Amino acid sequence: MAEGRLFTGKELINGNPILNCGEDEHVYPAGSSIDGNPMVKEMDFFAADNNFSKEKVCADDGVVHDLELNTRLNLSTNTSGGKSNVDDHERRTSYNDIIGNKRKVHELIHVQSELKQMHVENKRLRDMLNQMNNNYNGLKMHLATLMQIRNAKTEKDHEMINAAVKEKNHAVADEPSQNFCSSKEIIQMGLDKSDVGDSATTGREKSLDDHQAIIPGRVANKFPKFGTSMDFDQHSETVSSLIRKARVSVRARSDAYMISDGCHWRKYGQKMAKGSPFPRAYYRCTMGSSCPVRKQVQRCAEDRSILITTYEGCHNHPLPPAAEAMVSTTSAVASMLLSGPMPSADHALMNSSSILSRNSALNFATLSTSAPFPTITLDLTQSHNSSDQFQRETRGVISPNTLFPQVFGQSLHNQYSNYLGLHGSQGMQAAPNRMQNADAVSSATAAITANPNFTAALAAAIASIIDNTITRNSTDNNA
DNA sequence: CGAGTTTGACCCGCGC
DNA sequence: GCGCGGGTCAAACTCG
Ligand SMILES: [Zn+2]
Repeated sequence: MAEGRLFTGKELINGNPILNCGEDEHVYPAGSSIDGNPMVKEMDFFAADNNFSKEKVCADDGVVHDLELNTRLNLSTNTSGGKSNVDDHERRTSYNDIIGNKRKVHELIHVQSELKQMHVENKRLRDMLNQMNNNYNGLKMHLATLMQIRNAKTEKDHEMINAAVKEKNHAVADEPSQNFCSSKEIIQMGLDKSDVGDSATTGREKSLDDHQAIIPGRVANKFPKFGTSMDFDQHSETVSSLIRKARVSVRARSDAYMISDGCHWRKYGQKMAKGSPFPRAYYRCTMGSSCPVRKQVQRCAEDRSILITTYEGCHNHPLPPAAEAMVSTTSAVASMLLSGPMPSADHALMNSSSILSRNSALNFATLSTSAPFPTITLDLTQSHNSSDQFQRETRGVISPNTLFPQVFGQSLHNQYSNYLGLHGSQGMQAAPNRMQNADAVSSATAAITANPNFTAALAAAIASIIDNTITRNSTDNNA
């Protein structure tokens, strides 16, 4: 239901979802809804009119004639009574008024019927436009991906970025365990939360992940082994036991109460998060029979224009075209974010966030694995605010000098199929040189994610990939 | 009547 | 152990 409300006429016309789409219920009559049968409603309307015309008027073609007939009968009756010409004139005038009123009623009926037909047509066009919009987004994504692939695979750049990755990993390894929280996260903490001790000030992804990443005590409770010298296998066991589901959180500016991501969601709960005046809504994916994907939607406490959407789990069903096409890019982002530090068993998940934060170009995505819910946070609000600088930077990175890598190459297809097929045999491959692609991937993704509707699908896809990846790594390590 | 939403109750983990 | 808060459940309700 909520999803259906997103695709309202206003939304499609403006190109962006609009808050309180329920207004359409007032704008459009219930009969114009595509869910119901608009023709039935229209038929009922005419049926009522026919009843009306049976008593006073006649059906469509004979309205005027029947009225004239009745008029004559009345006149004859009245004239037999010896009325004056004045009265007769008044009667004629009143009859003319009646005729005029009947004509007006009839015209009104026609106008209303036409209006309803227009509503039906409007609804149909809206659906078409929606479909076209989805297709457009998908094609745009695909085109971007193909262009990146063309520009990719330069051995020189691979080596260069490879070295950069090693350097970053080395630097991360030298960091104290309690500094795993990325600078980006720290910045976000400072910007988004005025009260560090208070949870859920800016959304659940921060209250659970960032807060726990910042606060050592909570981290120690959640992951007591990560900061120690425990082996990676033991870490993985701990992770597998603690991790319930990976999450992707998207911060995007939107006035809509929920971002359309092509999936169908059913709301199963809503709570007032502590420290936030805005409620947090819980949704469950209803596209699949038993799809485990859930998402939380909450508005940022500091900036109500920012909508925070957190996805969790992987879909067990094919996605609509709008979401499918976006998986290409999301796969790349997820691959880069997730699989980078995994092969190095020394520091496990924790260091990934630091690695990501060190990439200057990757300024919109952060990975927080310090909680039971490894979470990628995509902050897309900056791209909308400083579009000029961002676009400039984006164009620069995506230029032919930049690479778009194997992430969009070989891994892409693996993860794409894995995402679509879900729990497929091809998990996320531990490509050794993923961080090299950080700039290009992030820039391309950021450019594409300028579309608010994309962000949700992006997050859903990444969440799905994260889940698969972590599960696979855990099982592999346990084996 | 089925699907979705609302909302209070309940469960569970965590901190004190 | 107790209280708090996040997350989920499920009955009641709404809507098409
Ligand atoms: Zn699903």
